[in-house]
Amino acid sequence: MGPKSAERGREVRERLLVAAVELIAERGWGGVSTRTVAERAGVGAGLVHYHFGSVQELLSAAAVAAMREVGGSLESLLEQVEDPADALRLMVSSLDDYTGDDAVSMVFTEAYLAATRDAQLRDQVAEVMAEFRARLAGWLGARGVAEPEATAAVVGASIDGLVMQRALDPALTSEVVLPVLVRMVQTPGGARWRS
Amino acid sequence: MGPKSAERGREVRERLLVAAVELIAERGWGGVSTRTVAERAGVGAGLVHYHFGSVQELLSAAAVAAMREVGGSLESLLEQVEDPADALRLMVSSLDDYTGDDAVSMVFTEAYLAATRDAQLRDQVAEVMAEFRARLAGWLGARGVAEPEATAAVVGASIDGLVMQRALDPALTSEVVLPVLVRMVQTPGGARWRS
Amino acid sequence: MGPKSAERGREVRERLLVAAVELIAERGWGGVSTRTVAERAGVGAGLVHYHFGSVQELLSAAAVAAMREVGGSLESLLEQVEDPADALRLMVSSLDDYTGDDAVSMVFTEAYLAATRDAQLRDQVAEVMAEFRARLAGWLGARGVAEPEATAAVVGASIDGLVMQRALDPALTSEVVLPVLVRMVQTPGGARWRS
Amino acid sequence: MGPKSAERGREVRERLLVAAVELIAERGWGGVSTRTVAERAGVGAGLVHYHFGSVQELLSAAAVAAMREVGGSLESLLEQVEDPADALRLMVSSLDDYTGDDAVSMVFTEAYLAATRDAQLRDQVAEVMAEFRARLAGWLGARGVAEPEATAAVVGASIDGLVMQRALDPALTSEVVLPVLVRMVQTPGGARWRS
DNA sequence: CATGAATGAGTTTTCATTCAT
DNA sequence: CATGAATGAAAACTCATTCAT
Repeated sequence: MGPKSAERGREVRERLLVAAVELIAERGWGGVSTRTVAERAGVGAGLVHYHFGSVQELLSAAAVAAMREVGGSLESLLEQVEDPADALRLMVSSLDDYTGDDAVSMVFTEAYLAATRDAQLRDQVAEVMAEFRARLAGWLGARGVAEPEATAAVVGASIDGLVMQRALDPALTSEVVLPVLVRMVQTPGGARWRS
Repeated sequence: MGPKSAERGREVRERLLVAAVELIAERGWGGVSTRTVAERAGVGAGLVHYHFGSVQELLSAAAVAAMREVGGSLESLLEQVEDPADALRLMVSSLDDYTGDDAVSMVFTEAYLAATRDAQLRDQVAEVMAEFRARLAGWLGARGVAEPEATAAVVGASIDGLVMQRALDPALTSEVVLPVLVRMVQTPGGARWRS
Repeated sequence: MGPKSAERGREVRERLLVAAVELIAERGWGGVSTRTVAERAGVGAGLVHYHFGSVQELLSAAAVAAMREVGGSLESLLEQVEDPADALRLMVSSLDDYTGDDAVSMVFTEAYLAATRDAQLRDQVAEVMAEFRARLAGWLGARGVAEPEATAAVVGASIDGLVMQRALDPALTSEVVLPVLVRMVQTPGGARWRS
Repeated sequence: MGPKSAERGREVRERLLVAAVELIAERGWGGVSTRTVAERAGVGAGLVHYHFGSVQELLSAAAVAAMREVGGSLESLLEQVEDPADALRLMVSSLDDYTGDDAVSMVFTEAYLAATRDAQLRDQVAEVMAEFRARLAGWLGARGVAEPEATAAVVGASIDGLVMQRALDPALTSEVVLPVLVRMVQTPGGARWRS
């Protein structure tokens, strides 16, 4: 086969992954069917299984890819700020952006639940989370935050929880939430690293 | 038929609600079918629709009832302690208990996601959450915690996020997590309410 | 539910079993699909799985029932004759009858092959065969045939083989085949039971 | 491209035929798919149709080739013995060998059934069988066996039937079966040709 | 109140076959 | 000759829901 063929295959895979992320956010993990995702991607329904073996594998691949992307964006985000409070501000900003288009936020929660029932997905999700935590913990530790590992874990979980609840409660804006979150990255004795 | 029938009906309803909560936790919201839940409850499949109109309504009713129960247990919990740190300790203790049997924890996350796509459920879940927050905020405010409303919201979201991630990461014990969470209920200048 | 309901269910099951036997013979084990068998039985396609769980289970149940019926007819057959040669004659008479309608003959071969790949079916088929052999062996032994167990086994296998090959070769009539088969039930020293 | 290409094509054909025989035995005629057989043969899926036109034609070609090979081996087998009983012994020896690897035995039964629903295959299978019978009949006739044509037919069918049933009943060894089969090649009055 | 048979649309998945490269 | 992407039909199976009893 020629390179054109392979190229087409690659593009179809990509389109399916994008469609999958969109639909996981819109309808939930269990609401994405072969037909739905193929239609959204504009490809034949048979291709889902040709390229990914099963709908579950497509969803897993799509979710993990989306999560990795977010994890990657964290790195550049942390390079742009110095103050932990500013970092938190950037991280929770997704709360205000959320209008239903911010597919990726919802995908995190969906993936957590799906991972609960899929060992392979669990491993991949756990890896992405561990990477995220390690990076954040390093950054926090370098800035004098106490117990950086645990802090990174709780900050991550808190943001996930807030994203999840924000979908149900529009009042949960970053403005409201930030002051409380910031307390987690302040040393007990006061804002020492600020001076 | 007289009271016997009515009594039997009430019991069937109860059995279906219990079975629904168990199955939501085990298989996820979308994994609970009429047959499954009827079998688990030990009743005929037709009764699901007789008593609840639809599977979705059964799941919603079951989830909201479970959430209310947790909310209620919070009240008695707050009456038993005085120190906010102790309150958090009791609240996150569910993390360590979680072994897969703790159906209720998972039901929260499942209900949040389901509520995203079901207006009626959203209202009910929002109500339970608002009640929970108000109660916790009042308690925190009375103990000198700054911004009690926002604090209560973030504490609730954080615990939900931690419960969710704990299912994927056994290392996320309450012991690890508590010291960080406690920072949220301490005033910036120090543990003033302690003195 | 009332008795009418149960009655209807029983009849649907029966119709599906009959349709399955017909179609196994016509199209082969692997050629019977949910739709095909439901249409032939004149019932909704969903009922196949409602009543039998899977197409395979329907086919297995149908085949085993058909085989048992043949086994049962053997008993009455053996009661009607005294001479082993006459018994063989009656048994191989199915060869000449076969025009494509004699579904049951073909079902035996199909079931043997299917049993090769289905442990549960294998057990059931083996049981039917064992019963058949035991009955025939007893009858043969009572009439002085040497090694009645082995003889019964080989006679059974030979008839199966002949039925199978007869579908491909019309010349393989009972008339041609009988004189050779009869040798198997004659004692080496001569036709002692004939005298 | 020159001979290289042609040579490669021949080898691919051969590999597909071998894979087909294996898979017919393992999964049954209807269980062999384009993908399956191409994968087993280690070639691209498109080649099945390039070389054989359809999966059915590949299976037919493979089965007939395998049957011819067995037929050919019979010839050399008959040259090695003089006593019909010894010939039978060698022929049924495949019963004891059968452990699931003896692909060819199963292929016979599968091919018989498939031939029932495929006119072209029926003709080819009938030809192989006729050739086999003629050869065996000649050999038997030369050794004084009565009705050699019919005897050859019944012996062949019996062995097929035994091979088939042996897959379900391990007790059906050649040792058990042989004494009965031998009766078919003995003249009624006794083992005259032995003396 | 309760049962469970029935329906029909929906699901995932498999597959033979075609075809551009 | 060979590849493997693509198609479209059909497969098995599930399910919420209805309804006669």
